[in-house]
Amino acid sequence: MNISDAARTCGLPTKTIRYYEDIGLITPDRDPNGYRQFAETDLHNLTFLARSRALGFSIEDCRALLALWQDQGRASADVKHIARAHLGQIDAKIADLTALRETLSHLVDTCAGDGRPDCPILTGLATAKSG
Amino acid sequence: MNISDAARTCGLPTKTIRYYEDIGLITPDRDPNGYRQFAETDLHNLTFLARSRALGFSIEDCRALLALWQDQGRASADVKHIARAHLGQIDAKIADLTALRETLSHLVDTCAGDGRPDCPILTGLATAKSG
DNA sequence: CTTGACCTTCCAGCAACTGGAACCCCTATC
DNA sequence: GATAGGGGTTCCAGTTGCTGGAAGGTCAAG
Repeated sequence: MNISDAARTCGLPTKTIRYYEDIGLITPDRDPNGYRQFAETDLHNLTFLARSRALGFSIEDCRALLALWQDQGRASADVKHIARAHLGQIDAKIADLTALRETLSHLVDTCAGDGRPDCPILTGLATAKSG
Repeated sequence: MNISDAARTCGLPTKTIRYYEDIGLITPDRDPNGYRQFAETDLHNLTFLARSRALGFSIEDCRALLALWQDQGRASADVKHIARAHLGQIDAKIADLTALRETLSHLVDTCAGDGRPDCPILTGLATAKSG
């Protein structure tokens, strides 16, 4: 299977697939003409990568998860450790964004949003601390 | 005031301040020896930028907000428009992260996390759709 | 006069791709 | 055999918003 069919199958752009080969996440075979040849395992790996990335794992996390996935003797604790750390990061991000959303929506609410120059948002950005 | 004092005042690293000058967000004067000389307005602008960036506005948003801030005749509606669009992006990000958190925490919950190789997280990454 | 803390510029690199140029390959059609 | 098209390949540059480091100028203190 050529790269564009592989792309269709796993849902990643061809550019991304080539990039993943570049950084050593996958190692598809080559045809005599130099074309990449994607086997079942390559497609599985790409799909795995697409899903992990969609869940926000970093490339390096994906590399580790992929290695664990391919290691039949892995301990699930290793996987859980990575996933839990990532979950913690997600929670932190959500908390950050929520706080930030509060501040910003407060500023937006207090702004008339009309033709007058008076704007609490700008005043807030220039002087406010938070909340 | 030299760059390191300016950095202390606005809370941004000196590198970032130089970068902001590079991309034209600020234009501090120069001493005869070439050192940047930060005046009150520069410090105000830097503080404004630091706060806007902390609220997650992109550099280009910050550029627009800064211009509006400096424009005494601006309409608050212009500012509100930018802020509201940004608020929308934040909401979308929070929704994304929350959905993602759900999926991942479900996977984490179903994983024993012990020494056995059996791991629902990896299975989920390889096959699951969502939720 | 040297030390050390400043300051300057420029160049490279981070994450994770993405776009584009220049070129090769393969098939089909005239 | 020429040509057109739709693949594929490589490499290089750019994205966002900085950050680190090298090489070197400046300045006050000892």
